[in-house]
Order: sequence, then C-alpha cells, then structure tokens
Amino acid sequence: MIEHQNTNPQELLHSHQLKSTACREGILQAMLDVREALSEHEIRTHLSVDFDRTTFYRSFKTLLEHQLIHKIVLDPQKIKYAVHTHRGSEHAHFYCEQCDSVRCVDGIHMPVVPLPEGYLIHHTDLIIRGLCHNCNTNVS
Amino acid sequence: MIEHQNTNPQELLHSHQLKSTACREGILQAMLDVREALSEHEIRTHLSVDFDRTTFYRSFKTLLEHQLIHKIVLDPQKIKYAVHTHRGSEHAHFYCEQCDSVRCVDGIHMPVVPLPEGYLIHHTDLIIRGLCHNCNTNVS
DNA sequence: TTTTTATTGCAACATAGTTGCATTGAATCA
DNA sequence: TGATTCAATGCAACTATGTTGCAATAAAAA
Ligand SMILES: [Mn+2]
Ligand SMILES: [Mn+2]
Ligand SMILES: [Zn+2]
Ligand SMILES: [Zn+2]
Repeated sequence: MIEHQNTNPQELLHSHQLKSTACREGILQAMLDVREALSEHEIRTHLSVDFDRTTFYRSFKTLLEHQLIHKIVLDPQKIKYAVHTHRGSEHAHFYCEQCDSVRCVDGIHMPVVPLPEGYLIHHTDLIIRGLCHNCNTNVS
Repeated sequence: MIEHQNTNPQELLHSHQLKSTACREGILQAMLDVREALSEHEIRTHLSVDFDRTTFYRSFKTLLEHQLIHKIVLDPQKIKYAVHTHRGSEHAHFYCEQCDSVRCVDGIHMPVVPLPEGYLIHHTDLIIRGLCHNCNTNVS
C-alpha cells in the first residue's frame, strides 16, 4: 500500500507558504495521526501542549484559508476538521451517528442539481449520516 | 397555480397531534409567510410577541421531533429552519453566499454513494452554495 | 372545581467562534 | 551584535446557538 508523501506538518506548512508554529503543527499532526476528522476537543486531547482557544481557532482559520484543512459542520455543536489530502477538494463525508466519527469519502460524483435559471454554484456539501461498518456490524 | 392547503399553523399543529401554542404558531406562521428558511433571529423579528429564547428553542425542538419543520446547518453560527411541505423529506438546500438566503430545492435525486461494505445510510444532507438568481444577475 | 399535565420564563451553563489589545517571539536589517 | 519589524500568542470580553433545572403559570382532564 502506497503511503502518500508530505505527511509531515512542517513540510505541509512550508509547501503552502505558512510559518511552522507549534499550534499549527500540533493540529496537523493530530489529524495525520488519527486519519479521521477531529473536533477541537479531540485535537486538544491528542496534543501534549495546551494552547489558548483563540490561538487554536486562529490556527484553524489560517489552515482553512490556505486549504490545508477543511471543516465538516454536523451540528452547531458538532464540528470536525480534516486535512486536505491529495483527494479532490469536492468529496462527501460520512458521519456515524453512533460512534460520532467522520470520514472523508472519495469516489462520489456530486449530483448535478437542476437549479432554476441564473443560479451559480460555488460549492456542494454532501454529508451522509448513518452507521459505520464497525457500529453496524458489532450490534449490542 | 395550485396553492397547497394546510398552510395554517393551527391546522398544521393539530394534524400532528401538537398543542397550538402562541410560540409554535408564530414560528410556523413566519415560515409560511416568508417561504424561505429562516434563522431564529429572522423569525423573531417577524413576530410581534417576544418569547424567551428557551421557549423558542423548545418549540423548535418539538416541531423538529414531530417533523413539522427541518433544520439547515450552514455554519455553527448560521442556522436556518424551514417548514416541511408536501415535498419529499430528502431534498437539497441552496444557500446564497451573498444575500444569505436558503431555499429548499426539489427534484434532486440524492447521489448513490459507493460506501464500503457494512455501512448503513440513514439520511443524506446536500447543501449547494453559490449565488441565487437575484444576486447573480444584479451584479454591482 | 380540583387535579394533572404541559408550557413558559428565568438563571445558569455549554460549545463554537470572533475581536481588541498588549506581550512575546522569531526573522530581518543595519 | 543589536535594533527593528511583523507574526503569533494569551487574556478578556463578546456573539450565536443551544441545553438544563426549577418555579410559576396556563391549559386539559377528571
Ligand atoms: Mn473531507
Ligand atoms: Mn428544506
Ligand atoms: Zn460508528
Ligand atoms: Zn442571493
């Protein structure tokens, strides 16, 4: 199985012309380690150093603006972040309603939406909710 | 053009075995009047009486649970609610990034997603972001 | 009319995120 | 090396979106 290169926070940041700070590195490292979309809290617990919430969110903002990461909004109180890997930027997300995990889903052609005349599409968000393999198979 | 019946808060509530309270009625009336998805604030300004935020959110919760309305989460700080009309429950939403409006979009077949073995789909959310006819045509 | 049940309002709390301002720290320039 | 500069950090305060506990009130049922 071929592992993708660039799975290194410093390199990632540098390749996007961003300074390599402790907080940014930590966020990226957590995401690369876990390989799942993570909430602020989940990233925080994964980290050894503790940053102020402001710093954290400013890092998120920077990483989002430079498209190193993306954000998955499941609910106003349920937000996850994931790295942008080599996959196409338009992809779906699967949310497991039982174990609360979010995974990026490749290979989905976004639906062609019959919108009225004059509408312009910038971006399409597709979130699939259900049970992941683990939660669906290992029934209690 | 055929107008759908039941466009009346009291009837709507009653047909779903829900008590007809002032807050519930107000929320539904606002949505039926405007015919767009509305935020809490937008509904509030549309109403004459002012309810406590708790009452408001408890009404939302009840209406959501009984499927009289549905919720469109655009961002943690950008939430809209819309009535469930006769349209199918699975439908897409269009969000105009300029005028901030959300409209329910009918006639979209949700994409068939090639998920790995064992995954179970409960629901699919599709949000299309861009410019509405008005904002796209009337360029500044 | 009395009892029961549901709704409302208030206070307090939680999560997600932003802004202003002062401080620190890391590069860059001389 | 030292001074300048600019970005990153931390703290305080604030916004939006909810939720929970508890007491008061209003509506339905007995
Ligand atoms: Mn993703
Ligand atoms: Mn809708
Ligand atoms: Zn799961
Ligand atoms: Zn618009």
